[in-house]
Amino acid sequence: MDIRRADQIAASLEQLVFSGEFRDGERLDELRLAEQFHVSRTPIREALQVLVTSGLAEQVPRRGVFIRQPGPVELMEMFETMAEIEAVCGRLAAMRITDEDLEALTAANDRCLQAARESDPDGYYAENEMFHQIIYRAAANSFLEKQALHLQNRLKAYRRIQLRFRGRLDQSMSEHSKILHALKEGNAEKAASVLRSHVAIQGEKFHQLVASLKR
Amino acid sequence: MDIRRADQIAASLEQLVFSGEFRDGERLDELRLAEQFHVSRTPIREALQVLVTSGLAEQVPRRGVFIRQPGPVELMEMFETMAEIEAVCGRLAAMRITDEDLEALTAANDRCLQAARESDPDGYYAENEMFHQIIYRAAANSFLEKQALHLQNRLKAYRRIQLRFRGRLDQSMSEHSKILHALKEGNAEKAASVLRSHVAIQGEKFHQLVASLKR
DNA sequence: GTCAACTTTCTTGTATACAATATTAAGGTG
DNA sequence: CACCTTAATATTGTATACAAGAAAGTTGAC
Repeated sequence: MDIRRADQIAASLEQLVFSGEFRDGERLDELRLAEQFHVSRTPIREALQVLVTSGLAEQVPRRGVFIRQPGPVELMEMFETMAEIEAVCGRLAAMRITDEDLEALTAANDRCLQAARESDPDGYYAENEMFHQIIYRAAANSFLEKQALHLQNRLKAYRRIQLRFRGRLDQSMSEHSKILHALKEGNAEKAASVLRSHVAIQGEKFHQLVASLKR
Repeated sequence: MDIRRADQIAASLEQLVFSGEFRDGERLDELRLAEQFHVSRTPIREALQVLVTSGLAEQVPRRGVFIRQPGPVELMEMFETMAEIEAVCGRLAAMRITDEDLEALTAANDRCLQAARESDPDGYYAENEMFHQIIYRAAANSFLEKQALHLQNRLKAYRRIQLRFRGRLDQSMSEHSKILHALKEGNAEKAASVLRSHVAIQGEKFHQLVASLKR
């Protein structure tokens, strides 16, 4: 029940940025956006502030706000950070996970397996996301969980790409099994290291893809 | 050279929130702030958006924005997250730190020692901050570094308190030595675990203090 | 044709005006 | 006196108006 038009616009813009609708360095013209959303500049400007604050765009005084799509280096850094955060979540989850979450995790993993068997990348993608989110939750630190969710969302578009690699689905599934196993037996360090490499490998795959496209 | 009044106001408000000038749940009256800063409501509103986006305040549509000071639980979660992030920085830094940074770190540690000898908590506080920031930088991941700096800043006010504990300065110094040593010999896991407990203990000290104040 | 100074136009930043909703006060009813 | 209804007031959200700086276009000298 959002009455604030500005917030809706901010959410829309955020999605557009995530989906790569805007080029890097592109200026977000207030007037253009205003007529595009059928509002005045005021709510547009408030929405732009949100983008800038969350790091999706950059603001140059008296010049405007510009989209800041992460380059290859920053993306790799983000993937590495995600990997480390997931490792942390895994470490904490191994010590704190409840039976309910362990059950939910098993169920999510089964649905992943199902999607993988049906060679359904989209389905796998969705269920995989859930699998990881359960781990964030199981770390029992809502502040950390929020950070993890935020970064997961930020990397969404890039994570999706690497799933297309041949054999990646099966590999990912076998990693999931190891994660689940480590969490079940409460092996914190094992859970951390497996999760770390599980996510880090996504970054590497993505890197490979980017490199291959440059030729 | 910031021409935008709104940004300056946002920074000011942020500092006021960090320093605990506002009570939890307090409403930030736009009109009051406007005359306080001698501007119209427009830049105030943009500044408030920044606060809301960075999680320092909450916005209820048609009601206003309210300060959201973290409670004991959230603070503990933030300290734990900080501890884990520092551990990650330490782990990466152990593998990547340059000779220059190792030197800078040693120097910063010496200045900490100096301040500790002179029983100068404020000096120690400042140098200690620098010590940790060098580690963030040495992790060679600017995205992660930014996150670490942000959280460090957010916890500033709370970290300061626990330094008053008797004997904490000496204890902190001996922890620093261990950290430095682990980084020097490139022992990633050691660096991570020492840093983790070094920061985590701050959370615990803070917790003790809060608990003692409640009586 | 190139470059520089100037002028025009465009765009952002801030102030003010208006609209819509929430809060508070007042008044009436049982 | 409590409670509901309703009017007054205050506050947020959005639109518009104005000010100031940046970008673009023009003119003229060489």
